[in-house]
Amino acid sequence: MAGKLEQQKQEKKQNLLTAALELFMENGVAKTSIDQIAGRAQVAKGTFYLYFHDKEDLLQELIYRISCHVLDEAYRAVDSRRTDDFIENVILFADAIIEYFKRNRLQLRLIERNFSWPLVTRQMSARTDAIWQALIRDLQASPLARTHTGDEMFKLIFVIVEMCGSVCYSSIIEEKPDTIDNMKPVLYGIIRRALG
Amino acid sequence: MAGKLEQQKQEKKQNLLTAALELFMENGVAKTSIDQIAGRAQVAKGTFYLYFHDKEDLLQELIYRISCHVLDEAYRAVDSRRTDDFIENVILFADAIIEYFKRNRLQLRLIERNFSWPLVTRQMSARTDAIWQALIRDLQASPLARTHTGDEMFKLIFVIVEMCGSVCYSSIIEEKPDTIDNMKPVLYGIIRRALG
Amino acid sequence: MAGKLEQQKQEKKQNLLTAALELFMENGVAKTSIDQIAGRAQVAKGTFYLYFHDKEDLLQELIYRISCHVLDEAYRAVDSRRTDDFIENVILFADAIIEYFKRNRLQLRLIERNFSWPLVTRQMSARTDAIWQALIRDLQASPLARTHTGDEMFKLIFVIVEMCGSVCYSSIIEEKPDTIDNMKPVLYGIIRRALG
Amino acid sequence: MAGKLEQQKQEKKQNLLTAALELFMENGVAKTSIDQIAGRAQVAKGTFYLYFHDKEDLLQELIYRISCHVLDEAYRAVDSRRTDDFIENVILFADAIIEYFKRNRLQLRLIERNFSWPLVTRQMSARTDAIWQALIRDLQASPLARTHTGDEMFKLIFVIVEMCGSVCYSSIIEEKPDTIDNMKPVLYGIIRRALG
DNA sequence: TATGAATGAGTATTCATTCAT
DNA sequence: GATGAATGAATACTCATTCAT
Repeated sequence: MAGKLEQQKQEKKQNLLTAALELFMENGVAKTSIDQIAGRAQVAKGTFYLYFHDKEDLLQELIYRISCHVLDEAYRAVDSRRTDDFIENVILFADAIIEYFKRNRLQLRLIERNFSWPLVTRQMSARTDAIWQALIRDLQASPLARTHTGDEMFKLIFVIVEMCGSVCYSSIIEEKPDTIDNMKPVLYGIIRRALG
Repeated sequence: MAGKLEQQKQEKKQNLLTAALELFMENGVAKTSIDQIAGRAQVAKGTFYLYFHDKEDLLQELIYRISCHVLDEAYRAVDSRRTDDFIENVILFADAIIEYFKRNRLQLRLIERNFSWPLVTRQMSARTDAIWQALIRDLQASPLARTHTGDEMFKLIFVIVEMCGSVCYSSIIEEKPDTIDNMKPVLYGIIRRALG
Repeated sequence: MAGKLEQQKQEKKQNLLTAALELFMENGVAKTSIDQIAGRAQVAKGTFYLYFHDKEDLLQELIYRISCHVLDEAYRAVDSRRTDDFIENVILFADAIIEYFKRNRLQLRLIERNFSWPLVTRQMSARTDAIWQALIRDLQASPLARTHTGDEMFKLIFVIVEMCGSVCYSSIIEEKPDTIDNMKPVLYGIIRRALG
Repeated sequence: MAGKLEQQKQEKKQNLLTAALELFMENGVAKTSIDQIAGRAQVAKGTFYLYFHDKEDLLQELIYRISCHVLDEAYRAVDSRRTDDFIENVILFADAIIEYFKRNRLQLRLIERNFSWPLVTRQMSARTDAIWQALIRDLQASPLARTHTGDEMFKLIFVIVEMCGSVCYSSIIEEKPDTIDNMKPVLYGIIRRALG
């Protein structure tokens, strides 16, 4: 059967990604060698190059996958607790992302400032595309749509996401200027005023 | 004379910093070797280790110096055009920083998300300290002081600076989601509402 | 039908040879991988090993085929313009070879100093054998036969062919010490004196 | 003393060249790794790159040095047995080169067809330059000078050297079409006629 | 026969760091 | 202090060859 081989290949690629993620989080990207990644994935070194062009290529794929995963989880969190208040939904969304990174500090350290890119830079996969469509629908149904064009709304959301990501990084990774829990009120205050 | 020797040493250190800055901006930090830095600074490789522990050490010093320089320039820009409106002064400050990085894209690329740290992380030099004192005084004299504690104000400002830095990076370096000039209205809109 | 299968195999082998020749001439032997050869020949990498033992094996076959082709063409050129003067016929032969390599510099570069081998080293195929027989007949009918043994004549011709091949390489590939056209008078002068 | 360090460096370079020559002759260029060269020269691998850009760079230097050495030796051989007959002197020269390569087959295998280049391609060192000057003087004093221009004489000699080198390679390395001793009469016969 | 995924030994090259001068 | 030759561990990447399908 043709599908079986393809499945084995996907499995091997997944093994490499998983091994790399673990090692990147344990020792950092720079201090992880292809040797180690292949070793932990239980494949030969040459096999790595069958699936990725180089370490950077793998890292990009990893960041993309994590970002999609975070967005997916965040959007489902909003869906399950959705209110009638648009702004509160946005804050729920931001909070879900923040909570994810609180639970997964090492992933945040890995991603650094590269989160949020998948929304803009990459071809969207079926999965991200679905989330994105839903977000757009929500935005257009919101009170914001009465006073802002689509482009304006997009930029506004973009800046808010950047702000959250940036503060996440500082406060979760470095606890600067304070813990993320102590930064949340400030952050959500700004979001409320910005969208209100 | 002892002073002359000291002066020569400072000059050598400065040469190394300048050489490194040039090379980092030309080729990136990772692709710059200590060989190259020493070469361009016209000193022997061993001499490098007389002044810095390693490349990272030098990079931190560089980031610190650039950050101080940006803040200094921004604060002086505000001073020369200062209005009675606190919020507009904050925006003048942000704008001065943004304009600096517009003129010095490569420095922004080098600093990445590390800007703003000197305010918080480092021992303050006489110079930064003075700016910082002035900023605190301005903040305490502002209308904000009536509704916020010092700590709250600090966090608020911190988040705003992070937001500006982050958007600077995206829009100046990657033009995402738009040019920085097109992002300014969104950014300043958020600042006005956040502080208003 | 067995013949059809055999034909398909020969076609595949020919495809591999053609692909390899192109790649060898484009990038050089060392910088051509079996991957690339198989790729251009539109067969799987493993298939390569069904037809050749390794890259060197294929290269030898290629050199042999080219050499035969050159000799064949040169001999036919002499035949069509044959004179009564033996020495002039030899020069016609040399000239035909030189002109071939002028038109096919890249083949010359590939063959390097390996031309002329097929005359001596390899089992002769029906084709080369025929040419060789004709050459021998010509030699024995020549005035040279009166003063030289067969062995002496053979060595004489061998040295002349080596000389031509060597000068071809220098002058066509490197234009040293001059272009091949400017070297011809010297070369043919030596041949005339050597045989005269 | 400054000269001592320089001397040590030259010694190290010489060690690398010697080690490489040995290994190239034992196992061939392709099958010799930088590792091995450095190992046999008793230096660290990195040291290799202090003296040569890569293996090819070293090989060129080796070929150049060997060529100079052969020419030097051949010219001195002629000097010590010089006759009044120009042609016989040329043959003495050729014979000295041939005898050198008979004694040093492996060097011939290494140099392949690259011998004679130093005369034409490279900046001449003081040493080669001296030989070259002497050769030119001899040529101009020869009877050949009465019937040939300098350029013609140069090309004639060039072709003869190429011929000798090429036949050396075939007969010494591969004994084709016969041993070099059996080829000599043919070779010298051609030289006599070509110059006579 | 044909395939192409997998292998892993092999190699070139870089570069931070040391230390004798 | 200053030098720069020497080091050698570290690492990325290639590619001929095999073999299960």
